[in-house]
Parts: sequence; C-alpha cells; structure tokens
Amino acid sequence: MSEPTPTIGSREKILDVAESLFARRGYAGVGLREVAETAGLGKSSLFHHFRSKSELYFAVLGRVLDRMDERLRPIFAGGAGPLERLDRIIEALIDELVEHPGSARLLLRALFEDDDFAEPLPEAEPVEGAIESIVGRLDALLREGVAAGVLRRVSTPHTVQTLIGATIYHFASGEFGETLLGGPLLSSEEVRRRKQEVKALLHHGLAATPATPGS
Amino acid sequence: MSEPTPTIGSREKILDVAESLFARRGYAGVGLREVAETAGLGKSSLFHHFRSKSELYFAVLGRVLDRMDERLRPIFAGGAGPLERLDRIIEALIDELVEHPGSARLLLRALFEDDDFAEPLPEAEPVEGAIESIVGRLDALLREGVAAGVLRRVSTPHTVQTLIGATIYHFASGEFGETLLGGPLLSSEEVRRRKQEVKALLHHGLAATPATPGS
DNA sequence: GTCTATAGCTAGATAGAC
DNA sequence: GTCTATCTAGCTATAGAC
Repeated sequence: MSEPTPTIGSREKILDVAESLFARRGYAGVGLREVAETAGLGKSSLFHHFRSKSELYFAVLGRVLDRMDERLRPIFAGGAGPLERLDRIIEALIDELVEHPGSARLLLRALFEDDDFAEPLPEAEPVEGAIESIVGRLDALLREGVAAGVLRRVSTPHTVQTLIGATIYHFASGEFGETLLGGPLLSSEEVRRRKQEVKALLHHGLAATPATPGS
Repeated sequence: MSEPTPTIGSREKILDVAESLFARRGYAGVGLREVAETAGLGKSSLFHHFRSKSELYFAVLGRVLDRMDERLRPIFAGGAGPLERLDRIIEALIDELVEHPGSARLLLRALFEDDDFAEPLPEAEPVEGAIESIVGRLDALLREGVAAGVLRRVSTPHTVQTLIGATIYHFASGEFGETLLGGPLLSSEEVRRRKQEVKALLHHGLAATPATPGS
C-alpha cells in the first residue's frame, strides 16, 4: 500500500499481463511485443521496467511465489497438529491457485521446465529459493507427522510430489481437466469437490490406522 | 517391423530428435534448424518428411501415445479384478515413462498446454482421440471398481487427475524432482519406490475398508 | 531425398529524440 | 517514461537445382 516505489502503475500492469500470457503459452511462446501492447505500451518501453525478458519472467514468478508464501506461512507456523495443518495447507494452496488463475500453470512450468534457460541466471535465484523454502516446509511438516505417528511411514519427498500433482497439476490442466470433469475447473462446486477428494485421499492414504498393513 | 513405408531411417531419426527436444523445451522453444542439424540433415529436408512444424510435433506426440496404448491395452482388456488391473496399469504407465524419458514431459505438456495452437489443427485430432481413449478406459476402470465395491465412492475424474499427477507429473519433474528426492528420478531404486508409494496411497486411499468413515 | 538460396516475418535488445 | 527507428539474429516455409 505505502510502497516506496514512485511509479507503480505501469510495472504492475506489465506484470499482470505477462503473468497471464506466460501462464498460457510459456516463456518461449510469448513475445515482448504482445506483452507490451496488451499492457498499452510500446515494446521498447518494457525495457525501461525490466532489463530483459528473463528478468520479467522471474519477476512474474517471484510475485506468484510471494503471494503463495504469504498465504501459507501463518499455517506452517501455526500451532495446530500436523494433520490439521496439512489440511489447511492444501485448502490455502488451492484457494490461492483458484483466486489467481495462471498461478498453477506458471508454477507447474517452473517445476518441470528446467531446460528453458541454458545457463543459470542470477534473477532465477530468488525464485528457486522461494520454491525450496515452501517445499522444504511442506516436507518438514510431513516428516513431523510421520515422527508423531499420525502419518504412515511414507517417503515424504514422494508425498510432496503427489501433493503437487494433486493440486498444482490439477488446476493447471485447463481444457483437458474441464473435458474430464465435464464442466469448469474453477466453479466453487468443483473446487470444493477437489479439496474434499484430495483431503479424503490424504486421510485414508496417509493417516495412520490402528492396523497398518505392510507393503 | 514390416512397415510398408519405404524409407524408415531419416523419419525415425527426426522423430527421435524432435521427441527429445520438444520434451525439454516445448513446442515454441524448439527451432526446426536445431532438429534438422541434430538429426544430421539440412533444415529444408525436414519439410520433405513433415509438411509443417505442427505436423512434426503431433507425429511425435502420436508415437508416444501409440507406445503407451500398446502397453496399456492388454492390461485394460485383461480379466483381472479392477484393483489388480489398476495396480498393473500404474506399473506399466511408469515403466513406459521410465523407458522413454521425455514421454512424461511431452504428455504433461499435451495435457495442460492447450493455448499453444490458436486454431484447432487437423493433425491434432488423432492425438486428442488417443488421449481421450486412454483416459476414458482408466475412468471406466475406476467406475467399475467403485461399482464392484472394491473402491471407495470417489469421483472418478478427480481420481484420474490425481493419478496423472502422481505418475506423469512426477516423472516430468526433472531437476526439481531430483533435488527433492536427493538423487536421480530414474534409478531403478527410485522407480521402484515411486511405484510402491503410488500403489500404497491408492490402496490405503481408495480401497474400500470394512469401516469407511464418511466425508 | 538432400541440398542452397531466399522470401517474409518476428524475435530480443539498443540508441537516442522528446 | 514513452516513443520511433534500427540492429542482428532467428524463425517457418518455399523454390528449384541436383
């Protein structure tokens, strides 16, 4: 609200437009001319705000991750039990993906498209750090649940992957997902159902039961 | 083996190279010059084998889906119970993703990147049909399991999405996945663990238990 | 079936006026 | 802070010789 930055208007608008376009068509699939013109600028004006295409891209990703982190941090740090915290993380994660469509695709791309940039770029570091931070806290939460005996003795990294697939992939799946479900992905009804399905799978599939069968 | 096509060599080599490149960098991120030269040809010679870039892309995707279909079809059609068929589908799917690295990324892209082509291309139709066919049989298998009472009353389309995330996303996750697991994704040890984790989650999370708690 | 040459276009990025 | 003009390089695709 009281940012020290003098000019907020253009920069934010560029980020909004770029977020939508990069989410839909990926880094290589978007040209800066289209970004600029959709934001109501000439192409060259972009370079006044961002020194390169990759800097713009990682600024977009960084903003997505900041929003996510802001939403998840209080839950991770909260005092509830591991299983309840996990439920609330899943709900908050899904809420964030739904409230900012495009986030899911952007994040999914960031997680599996590592060959887009041949050389490691300095502007990518904060983004990688933010991802590691969130994923690390999720993994720690799972380990805590296993240690406390409220979760089965799963591999926590594998479970992180499964949760990413169940949330981020699902809301990134767009047209395919809608064909599969036979309706919109983002309707409050389908969102509620998704949360319920993921939490149910998690509870039945992860929660320790009195008699846990072996492998 | 006894294809009626007279010249197999170049075409297959182009498909191999294109499969690897499209998997790594996506449709827009790959130029035909690089494909051609990696395959040992001049750029123009590509257009003798494929009339356009999109035709090459969907030929690559079609081959991936054909291999997958060939592997999964006997299992879908087999006479085992729904739960055992489901286990075997997961194992075969993972085997296919592991034996042909690149398939996972290619398929993941095909499932969530629907905005790459503004207009519907005729060469995309067989690919869409192949995806629908496989997904439809998986959904039918899940519905059969629910009807037979060996699976919980899950939403089968949501469960399809979860299974896609748990398999295709996982093996598409590349560098991120390896950082998370702390080692190679495709080692026989990690592959075995992945199968085990997914099947365990499925059995605990989907299999009907004597006392099924409500939502 | 592969090649050279080229058309026509767009990309990311820079220079410099205002 | 936005603009026009321009640079170099890349792109898909075609034409036509061999």
